Amino acid sequence: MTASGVRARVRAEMTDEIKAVARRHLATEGANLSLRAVARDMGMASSAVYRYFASRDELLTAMIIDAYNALGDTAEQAATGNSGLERFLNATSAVRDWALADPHQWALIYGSPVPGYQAPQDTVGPGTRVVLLIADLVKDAYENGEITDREEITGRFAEELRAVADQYTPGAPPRLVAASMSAFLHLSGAISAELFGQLTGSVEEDRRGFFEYQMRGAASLIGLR
Amino acid sequence: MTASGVRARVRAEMTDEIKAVARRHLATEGANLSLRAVARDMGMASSAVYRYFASRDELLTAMIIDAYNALGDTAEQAATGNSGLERFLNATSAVRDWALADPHQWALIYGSPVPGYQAPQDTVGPGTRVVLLIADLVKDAYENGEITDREEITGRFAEELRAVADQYTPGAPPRLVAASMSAFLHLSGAISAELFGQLTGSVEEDRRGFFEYQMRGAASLIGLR
DNA sequence: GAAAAAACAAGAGCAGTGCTCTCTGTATGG
DNA sequence: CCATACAGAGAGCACTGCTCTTGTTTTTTC
Repeated sequence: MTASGVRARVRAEMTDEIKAVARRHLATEGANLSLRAVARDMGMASSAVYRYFASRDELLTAMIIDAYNALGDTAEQAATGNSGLERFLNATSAVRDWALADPHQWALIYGSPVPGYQAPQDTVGPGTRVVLLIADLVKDAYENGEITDREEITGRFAEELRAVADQYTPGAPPRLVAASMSAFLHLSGAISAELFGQLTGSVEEDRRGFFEYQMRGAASLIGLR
Repeated sequence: MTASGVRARVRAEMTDEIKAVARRHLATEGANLSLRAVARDMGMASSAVYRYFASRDELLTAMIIDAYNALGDTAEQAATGNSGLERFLNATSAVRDWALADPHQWALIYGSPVPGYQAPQDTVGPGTRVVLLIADLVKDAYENGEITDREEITGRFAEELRAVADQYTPGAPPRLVAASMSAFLHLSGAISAELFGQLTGSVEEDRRGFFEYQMRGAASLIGLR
C-alpha cells in the first residue's frame, strides 16, 4: 500500500468517525448538531473538523445521504414476499421500523429542512430510492398480472408522470407511477405524524395495526392484490 | 376603561407585535428564530422580550398555536360545497394553498419538531382542528347517505378509534374515523413532500392536479362520493 | 537524502445566540 | 402621596459556526 494510500485511508477513517460521532449526537440531541460538541467528543479542536467538512451543512449533507442509503438498503432487503401486496407491506413496514428505531435520522431526511439548508444535488439520487423501490415492485406486480385494472389518469401531471415512468420503470402505465408516488407520500405522512407526535391522544396502542391499515388502503388504490 | 385595563391592553399589543415580527422573521429566515433579532427589529433590548415570553420555546409555542388556528380557520371556511366529496376536496385544497403561501409556518407545525422542543398541552387542541374538520365533514356525509359501504375494520386500533369517534363524532362508525385520519395523514404527507422538495424532478408543472388526484384517492378510501 | 509542498492540527478571535442578573426609571394601586 | 410592581436597558456567561494564523507532520519532488 502506497504512502498516499495510507494518508487517504486515515482520512477516510477520520471522516467516518466524525460522522459516527455526529450520528450519535443527532440521536440524543436532535437536529441542532453542534460541530464543536462533535470535535470535543473526539478530543480535537473544532477548527480541525473543518479539514474534513467545509461547513456544518456539508456534514449534515453527508449524514443525509447516509441516512437515505441506510433506509434504502433496509427497504430493499425487506421487499420480499410471494405477492406484490406482500412485498409492498413488508417494505413499508420496514421503513416504519427503521424510522421508529432512529426518529432523528428520519426527521433529518423527511422532516422540515434545516434552516438555510438547500439540499444539494448529491442527495436526490439516494433520496428517491424508496419511492423507486415501490414503483419497481408495483411494476413487477403489473407484469405478473397482479394489478386490478383501474381507469387511466389524465391531466398535465399524468404527462409528467409518463415521462418519469419512461425513465425509471419503462412500460408501466403512468397511473401506476402516480399511485406509487401517492402511496409513498401517504407512507411518509403516516410515519412523520406518528414520530412527530401528531397521533397523540388517538391511536396509542396499536399503531402498527393502524399503519398497516393505511398501507393496505394505499395498496388498494394502486390495485395491488 | 380602568388604568389596569390600559396596562393589560398595552401588554397584549406588545405581545402581538412581538409575534408579528417573529412571524415575519420566520417567513424569511426559517425555523431558527432569533429572539435577539426580533428584539433588534423592535428597537428594544433582547432582555426586554423576556418580560413577554419566558423563553424562545414559549414564543415558538405561541406561534405554533396561532398557526394551527389560522390553518383551522382557513380549512373550516373552505369546507363548503354541495356534497361531502366537494367539501373534502375544497378543504384539503385550501390547506394546501395555505401551506404553499407560508411554507415556514407549515413546517413549524407539521415539520420535524424543533430540537429539544416538547409540544405542550396547549397545542393539542388547535392541532387537531383540521383532522376533526375532516372527520366531521365525513360524518355529515355519512348521515346524508353519501358514503359507500365498506367493510368495518377490526383490530385493537379499531377499538381505540371507536373511543375517539364516541368522543368527537358520536355515531360515526370507527372505520370512518380511521379513513378520515388516514386521509389527513396522506394530506399532510403530500403537502410536506411538496414543500420540502421531495417532489423535485417528478411532478413540477401540475402539482395541484397531482394533489387533487391524491385527495380523490383518499376520498374513495373513505367512501365519499 | 534534502528541500519544497501539501496536509493536518491547534488556538485565538469574531460575530452571533439564549438566557440571567442587576440596575433604573415610571406608571399603578392603595 | 408613596410603596410597589413592572417595563426596559445593559452587562455578562456560556455556547455556537466559522476564519485566520501559527506551528508541526507527512508526502511529494528533485
